[in-house]
Amino acid sequence: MKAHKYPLERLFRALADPTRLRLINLMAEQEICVCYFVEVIDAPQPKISRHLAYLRRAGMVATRRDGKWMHYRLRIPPDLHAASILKTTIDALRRDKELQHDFQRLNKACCGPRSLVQLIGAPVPVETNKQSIRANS
Amino acid sequence: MKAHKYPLERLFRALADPTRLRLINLMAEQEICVCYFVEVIDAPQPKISRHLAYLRRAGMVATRRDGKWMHYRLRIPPDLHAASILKTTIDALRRDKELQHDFQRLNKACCGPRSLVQLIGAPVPVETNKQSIRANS
DNA sequence: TCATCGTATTCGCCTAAGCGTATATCGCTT
DNA sequence: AAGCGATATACGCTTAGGCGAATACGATGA
Repeated sequence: MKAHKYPLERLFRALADPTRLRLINLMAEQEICVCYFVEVIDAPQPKISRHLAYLRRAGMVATRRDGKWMHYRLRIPPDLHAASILKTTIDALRRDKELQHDFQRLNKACCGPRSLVQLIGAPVPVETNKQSIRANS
Repeated sequence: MKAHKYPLERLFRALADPTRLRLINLMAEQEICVCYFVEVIDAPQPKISRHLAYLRRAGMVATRRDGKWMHYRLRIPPDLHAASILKTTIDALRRDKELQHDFQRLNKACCGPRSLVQLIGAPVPVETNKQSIRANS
């Protein structure tokens, strides 16, 4: 990742990709396992991992290893303006039809109240993001 | 400009460049003539014009011709979330040392209360942005 | 230790978009 | 119309970063 002249530039670059916006939308409420990203977004696994790695290098996500599984969660940016921008972004994403659909697929795949099917053996997400990105409204 | 999957993506791409952030910072309060951008940012004029053209294609600025001079002003995005993000961005930019320095140079070059020198013949900016980006706090 | 599963990285290719340089366009003035 | 100043665009080059395919890595369990 290039060294950026202004801190906001790094944030905007991280947000300037449709796949990463979908990932961020899915992580808004809770940490999510990579296997669910692959399931919900229905993209090749290396593509998902590469975008998650980009977000990690940009400091926007934290990870937690759980055996073979890797969980990603959003990090609240320390800068107040950046945090505000991220929060507004997530609010906007939630109004998008297709991204709502992603959420429904996430629920069906694993963990929501409407969960019907479940990936065999995959870990159910837990709320470890002590300060949820959506909690400080 | 590529067709983007989500409207926010276009906004973030437009904001993901240091020169464009400087331009936006300078336009925050009032419309600005291209010649002042060149003067303040101290970059080759084609570079300035190319970035302004990018912002125009992204729908983020409007233009006004005044004889030989072209004035650019920020447009408030119609989407409320996008408008909020832009406003927060501008607030953040105003806290940056170097961008404050840009503002001081703008004042010295043409139009501020501390204006000492003035480019010969160049038009003084006027507040034509009916809804200033900073007015709706 | 070896196989397997989940995840990460590498490789080669391709496109968006940045840059400086040169040139075109546009409006004004004479 | 010709010339000039202000701005915009075209050209060629370079780089960041997206992609699919292949492969490497790391943890678990046999």
